[in-house]
Amino acid sequence: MISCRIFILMNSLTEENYLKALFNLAGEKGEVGVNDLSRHLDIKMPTVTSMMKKLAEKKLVHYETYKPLRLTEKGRKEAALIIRKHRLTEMYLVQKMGFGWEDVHEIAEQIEHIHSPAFFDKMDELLGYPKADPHGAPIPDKNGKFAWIAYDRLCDCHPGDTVRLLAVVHSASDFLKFLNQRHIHLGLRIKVHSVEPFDGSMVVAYDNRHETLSRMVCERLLVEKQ
Amino acid sequence: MISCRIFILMNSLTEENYLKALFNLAGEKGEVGVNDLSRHLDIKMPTVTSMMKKLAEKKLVHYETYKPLRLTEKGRKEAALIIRKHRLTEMYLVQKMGFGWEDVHEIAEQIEHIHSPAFFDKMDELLGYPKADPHGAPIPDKNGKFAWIAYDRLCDCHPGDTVRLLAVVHSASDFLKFLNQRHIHLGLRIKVHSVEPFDGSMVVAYDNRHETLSRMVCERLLVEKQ
DNA sequence: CTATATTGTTAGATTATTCTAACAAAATAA
DNA sequence: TTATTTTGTTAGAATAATCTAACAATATAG
Repeated sequence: MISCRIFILMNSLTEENYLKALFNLAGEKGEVGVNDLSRHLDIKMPTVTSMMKKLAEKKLVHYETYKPLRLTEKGRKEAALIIRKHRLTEMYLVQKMGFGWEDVHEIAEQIEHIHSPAFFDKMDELLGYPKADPHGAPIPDKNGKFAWIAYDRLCDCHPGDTVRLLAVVHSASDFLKFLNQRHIHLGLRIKVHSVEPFDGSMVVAYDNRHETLSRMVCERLLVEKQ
Repeated sequence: MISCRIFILMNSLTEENYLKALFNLAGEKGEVGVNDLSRHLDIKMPTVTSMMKKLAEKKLVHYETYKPLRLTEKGRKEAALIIRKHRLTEMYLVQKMGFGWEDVHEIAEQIEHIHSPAFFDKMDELLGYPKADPHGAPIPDKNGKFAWIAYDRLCDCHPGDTVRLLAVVHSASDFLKFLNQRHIHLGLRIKVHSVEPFDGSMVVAYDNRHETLSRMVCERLLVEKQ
């Protein structure tokens, strides 16, 4: 049967979640510790270790005992394609179904595991081939390639700077609701008014109003200087 | 944690597939044999037996050894809600995403397992609360209630009858492509021209053309007499 | 540079879902 | 009504994904 061949190549939902976490946790060096992965997936370390051995068998992860974990090129690509499905879905939910950007993560977390190229191609087409998701995160292309953009963090800007908000980091629902309350959205033009030296909070101006934003918030706002 | 309570109540994807099959195979009496279920799910009988014991524990199925299987009221409702998600999804894929009615089953088969009331409520709203899926099958309401409609089969009509096509039975992709080729779609007004006595095939007229349809096809076309 | 803390591994058990082999009941046919 | 076929069950094993307990290596702090 044709379906057999397809399923032999397919990763389980569980494996997909490990790949995605591995990708998302990988920093500059592309390395992740077992403990780190364990905490983020809320799965105990021995379970993670045994899954790493399995993924290494499948040539998705470079695994050597007591060494940091690294995705192989194949693993990196598969992770990117799952992230592509996640981000396309988030964009679709916001643009075509009317969800708020704070409500789409949970749903996309499930839909990203749907196996149907036609379904995601259709979303992509209906959205006009978007380059970023509703939180400004880049959507990898069909080959799993990311268009990395070097954003500035708002906290690294100076009084007098005028910037445009292009993305938010770690789109937790609470944080996004906080931004909603202050009418802060992607594309917003913001002017830095002043910075408090002791706590790093900033007074910013936008839409003819002023707001004080904590350092924590400013670290999560990614901007482009005008 | 709140999530714990939710997950205790939740059925696994596997259980959901058993419930759905149990519902779909139940005839007049609402009874299904283990063998029947086994063949339709492509799962061996002993596995089915053990799952039936598990579903009986959860009060979803009435199970007694060597007796036919019957869904409980609770099981019937849960099955109906999965079918609701399946059919809403099919309708959404056709109406809002531009898929053909022959291409939506496989995708809906996966999306029906998504846990997100908001997602399906939104589909329902965007579709204007449809009563049937793209194949004419009724969409149960949020309480799992079906609005059963008594259709006639085209094969039970007589020469001279004029009917409207309201639903098709067992929407296999091949059958739907066959109908597409002949421009046969839901809502089509069809006039029965003649019936061949030996093989039950019919000559019918629609859209200023004539077509001969085999008995097998006519059995699968559900109509309303005009 | 040892002592301690952190991180990672191994071994063995558990649960969910599946299987095969062997057996038992029910239905059907002779 | 007995023999045969079909249907259904039990028992026992396999795989995937998870856990706890115990141990080992690495990293960190005195």
